[in-house]
Amino acid sequence: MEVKEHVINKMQDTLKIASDATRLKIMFCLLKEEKCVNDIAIEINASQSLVSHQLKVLKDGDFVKSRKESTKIYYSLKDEHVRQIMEITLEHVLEDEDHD
Amino acid sequence: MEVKEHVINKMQDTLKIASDATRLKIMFCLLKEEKCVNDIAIEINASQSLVSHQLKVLKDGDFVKSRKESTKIYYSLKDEHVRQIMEITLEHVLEDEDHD
DNA sequence: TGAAAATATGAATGGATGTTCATATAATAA
DNA sequence: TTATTATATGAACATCCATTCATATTTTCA
Repeated sequence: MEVKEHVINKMQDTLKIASDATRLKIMFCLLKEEKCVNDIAIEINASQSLVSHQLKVLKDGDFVKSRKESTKIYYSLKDEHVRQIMEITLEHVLEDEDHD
Repeated sequence: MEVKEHVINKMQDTLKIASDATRLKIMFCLLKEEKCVNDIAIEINASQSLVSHQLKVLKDGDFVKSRKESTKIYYSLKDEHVRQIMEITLEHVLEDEDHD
């Protein structure tokens, strides 16, 4: 195979992180601006615990970064790749909207 | 939220299909040309059954299409979006190669 | 018709993972 | 210091899913 095993595995890991509705919601939530945990929880209508857990997954996977300001912790999308993955997947899904 | 729930869910479905090492291997295998089930199995070193199962997942998710020729069934990538998702994820992974 | 080749399918299983609940930690304000 | 706000964490549970094994289906060829 042209693509090495560990590269495939990293691709798997990256895509696995993206392939969850809660995490996608969080990412769309952070598309325009940084937000703190509670605000995200309210905006996507999920528990604080769930959002915190998934933010950890997103951060470990380098999808988001965080910034501390007194008691609040602001999260934001990490780089352009994350946006690109979201964009292309969104395109793909929207184009298929009509035929199914 | 700006993005509707069912769009998020479809994005989740799409990404979930892509986020598996076996399926990624199959897709890389089909990047240049169509191939039949057994050849794929040999090339990625997986059982015929596993490849067949995962090809079904890929086909149901519109990632691949198939063409029958006597007893053999040739599979190929369905459209450009699939290639794009692979490309961008690959880029993302390769760029991170050094710093971890 | 019967054997062989290619693919699909269904059940079973083991492992991964999303969510909840309760609780811990950390920082600020009174 | 105590109470409150914001976030993180760990255990438990239920569900999902990738893989294997055995077998079925389909087509071709002898």
